[in-house]
Parts: sequence; C-alpha cells; structure tokens
Amino acid sequence: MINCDQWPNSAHTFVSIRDKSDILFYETGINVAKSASKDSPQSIAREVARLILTGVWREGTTLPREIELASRFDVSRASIREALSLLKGKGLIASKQKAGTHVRARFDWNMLDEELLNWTLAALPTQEFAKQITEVRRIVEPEACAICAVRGTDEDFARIERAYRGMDAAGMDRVAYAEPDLQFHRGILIATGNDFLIAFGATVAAALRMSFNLSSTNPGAPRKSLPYHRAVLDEIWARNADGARQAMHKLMDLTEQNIVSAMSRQKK
Amino acid sequence: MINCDQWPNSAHTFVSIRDKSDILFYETGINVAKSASKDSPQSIAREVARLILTGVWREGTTLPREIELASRFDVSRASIREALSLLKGKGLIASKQKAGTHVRARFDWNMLDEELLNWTLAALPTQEFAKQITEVRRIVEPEACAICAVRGTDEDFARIERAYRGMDAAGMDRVAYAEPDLQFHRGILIATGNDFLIAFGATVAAALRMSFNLSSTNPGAPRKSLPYHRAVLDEIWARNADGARQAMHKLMDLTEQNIVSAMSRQKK
DNA sequence: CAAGAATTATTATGTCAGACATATTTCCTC
DNA sequence: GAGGAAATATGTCTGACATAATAATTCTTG
Repeated sequence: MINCDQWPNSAHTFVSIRDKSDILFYETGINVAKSASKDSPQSIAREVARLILTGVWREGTTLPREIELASRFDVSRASIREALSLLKGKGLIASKQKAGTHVRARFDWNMLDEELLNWTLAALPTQEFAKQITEVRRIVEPEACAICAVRGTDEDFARIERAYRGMDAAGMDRVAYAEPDLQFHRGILIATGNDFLIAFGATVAAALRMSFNLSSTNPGAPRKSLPYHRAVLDEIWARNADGARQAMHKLMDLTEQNIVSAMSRQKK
Repeated sequence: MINCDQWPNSAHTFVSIRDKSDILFYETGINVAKSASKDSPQSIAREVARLILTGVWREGTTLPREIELASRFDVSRASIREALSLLKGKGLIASKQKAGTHVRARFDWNMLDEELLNWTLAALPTQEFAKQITEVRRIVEPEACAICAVRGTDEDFARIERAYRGMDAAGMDRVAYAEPDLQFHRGILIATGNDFLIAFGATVAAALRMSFNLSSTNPGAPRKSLPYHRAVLDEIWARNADGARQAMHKLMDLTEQNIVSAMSRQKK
C-alpha cells in the first residue's frame, strides 16, 4: 500500500477544486458517460486520468475491478489493461494482485509528462494550474536561455531564428503563430544540449497551449510578444548569457501578465 | 512516421556513448540474454528501455515484431504488449498498425520520469548524465528553496527539520543517510506547493542515488554536506528567501564538487 | 512499351474471448 | 488470538479475428 499520510495534502493544488469559478472553460470535453462508439485504450486512459485528476477518484482510492471497467467502457479486459498500463507508466496508479488497482499519492504523479499535462489542461484549466506552470517556466526558461547563449551552436541559433521568422510571418493569425512560438522556446531548450531541459519542453508546450486558449478573448495579445522574442534572440546571437537571461525574464513577465488579464476577463 | 530530421541530434548527449571510459560502472546489470526465469512485463520494459537508451535501438528504429519479442523473452504476446504500453506512456516508443513499433525521437522521451531516470542511471551512468542532472538541479532547487522559505508552512519546515535530524542521526552510515537526505530535498519541493516542482523530486531522487553510488569511493563525503543542509534549513526557518537560495546554491556547489572528484577517482 | 493508377494481397498491430495461475485478503476454525 | 482454508482480483497464456498500412499485382493509358 502506498504511504499516503507521510506527507499531508498540500492545501494549494490545482487538482482539488474548491470553487467552480476557478475553472475557465471545458473545451475538448471528454464524454463522461460511455460513448456509443467503442473507446480506444488511449481514450479510456484519458478518461480514467480525468477522473483521477478531478478528484473523483482520490489518492488511495481503489479503482473498480478490471472486469467492471471493461463492461463499463464496453471493451475487453485486455483493452482496459492496456489503458491502465499507460497510467501506470505515468505514476498515476499501481496494481497489486488480488488487492486491486489504486490511485497513487499525488507526489508520485509525473506531472511533467506531456500527455498528463494535456489531460490536466483539458480537465482542470484552473488559475492554480496557470500560476504553477508559469512559476516553473520562470525558473527554468531564463536559465536555459543563458545556457543556450553560451553553449548553443550557430545552427541551433539559426533554427531559433527560423522559428522567430515563422512567428513574424504569421502576423495576427493566432493559429499560425502558435507553432513557431513553441519551436522558438523548444529551440532554446534543445540548444542547451541538456536532455532534462529538453524534456521540459513538454511543460512549455502545455503552457503555450493554455496561453493560446486564453488568447481567444484577446486575439492581438500573442503578436505583442514578438519584439520580446526578438530581444531574446539578439542576446543569444550576441552570446550574452546575462542579457539572454534578462530578456527571457521580460518575456516571461509579459506572458504572465497576459495570462492574468485573460483569466480575470474570463471570470467576469 | 516521426519527423526525426527537423532537429538534428545534439552532439552532446549522454545517450550516445563515444568513449567507454565514460561509463563509470555497470551495477544492477540487467541480463541482456534471456534469463532462465520468465521476465515480468516490468523487467521486459526495463530491458527494452535499456536497449533504446544505450543506442542499440536508435531513434526511428523499428522494433522486432511483438511475436518475435514474445519468443525472444519467452513470454506471451500479452506480456510484451503490456511492457510496450509502459514504454509508450513514457514517450519512448509508438506503434502503428501494420507499420510496427518504432523508437520515437529523443526529444519526445520523458527523461524526467522516475523509472526512466533509474533505468538511465543503471544503464548509462556517464559523466554527461551527471553533468546534466546536476545542471538542472542547480537551476531548480535554489529557486524552489527560495519559494519554500516564503510560502512554506511551519509544518512543512518541521518535516524538513525531521529529515535533517534523520541525516544527523545517521552519522557516518552512508545507507542510513541517503533516505532522510532525499526527504530533505523533497520536503523543500513539496513545501513550494507547486505540483510541477514536486514532480521534479523524481529527478532529485535519481541524482541523489547517483551521488550515493559514487560515494562508495569516499564514504565520508555525504556527512560533510550536513552543515550545508543546516544552513539551508536555518534560512528557511528565518523565512529568508535570498539566504535560502544562496545556501542551497552552496550545497549544490559542494554536491557537484563531490561528484566531479568521485568521477575522476573512478576513472583512474 | 512504359508510366501510373487502381486493385488485391499481405502483414503487424489492435482487439476480443475464455481459461488458468498466483498472490492477498478475508473468513472460518481451533 | 493464531493458524489454515476459501474467495477473489490481478497476472499470464492461448488462439482467434479485425483493422489498417504497406507491398505486390493488375489494369489502364499516353
């Protein structure tokens, strides 16, 4: 049995929603009830993850038996097992023979996993989620940027430059802007040559997706970040670590500002 | 098909070993050849992961067919599928009907996953791995420490204090020292209340395990970090963010120093 | 005749069903 | 309360069929 009481539940986590107004929107809603068409193991995994993330199945909860899940989702037990395997790989659940499958302690969940981030974003796009993901970005990206400026190759820089041009070319088109924006930030992480910072790209991707969703109330916002990206790029080209760090910091400031104002708009 | 050529392989990654002397040791070696006893899906997943991490199966490589893997590991296809599901959950591989299962681009691997970190540590404890994991710790932990000092509750601090006492009580016993050491660092991350920083605990755990392994050549090294931990704790209790950041920075300096010297000793 | 389009065949993963093995829990007995 | 037996949920195996992407073939056409 997982030791859940060693650490108390931290009071401020986005997983437990106290106020419904915390939730910004529910787009890409996954059908809670069984859908008519048979679900694939992936979508079953996503649905089970949603139930865990939203706190319907709390930490330590024993899930329904595999056979029951199978009949509930109208698939074979093999498909259920595949779905559960995926979630085991992300640290969400663990199984023991006879004892059943239970939800692991939240501290064991790998929140930096790409899919888990996306599922969380879809299920619980709360202010807490936004605050926390912005906080880690602030910690990691400026430093990554400084490392990039020192260690990156000219090829790396050229790739980031291409991403920047893509953003510029997108103009006011929010959709076209999003992809090169991600490539820009990812390019910096990749240029560090640090596999762990590179893996952090999944978190950045989720954060940018969130920003993109929020920008629907202010379509002009993304474009305003362009000169800040340019500043970052210039410092990188100059191989100025401190300058790159500061420039990225300013970009993070702007991003946070956009998120905060978008969320206050959404609340109204 | 995964687009592998959009980003070139970064030259400096621990996954591709250029020099055998880079590898420090091979403990907890997983049997490459089929073992006499039947392997569980978990151990099969670990073995497949090892083959991928060590570059035997490179990015884009198509894995042997499931039936072939089943006969090679002497288990049923169902077990193989479960093992592969786990690896899919970590972004290592992806399958497509008829086309087969292939190794995804390294940028999609979730290196911040606990198990993946452990497998990497077991399979490729290279200098690069040590350097990179230390680099992210330097970025994340001092900032987390500063946040902890500001935002943490007295309960959080008490828990960290308990961990410290555990380290103290362990004396020169390396093994007894390791667990409270991890709890100390994890306690700081948990006190931030940031679920993403908490998830970073898996990376810290892997780093500490590596340090522990390396300390076999210098059993007195861990104990020397005790006063540095005390300094961190004092700054936290004082709710001094800057002080806490700096104290953690010094602890990181010492840790890195220990790793570097241990690795140079190992090389000889 | 050759190039290309459309069709068929092949094949590896995806899904299903039923059975048995195994490890815990639970309950019963002493 | 301790020890043993029954119950049960996950773990594993087998064999089969479904499905989709690829490879091979045939057919059409310039």
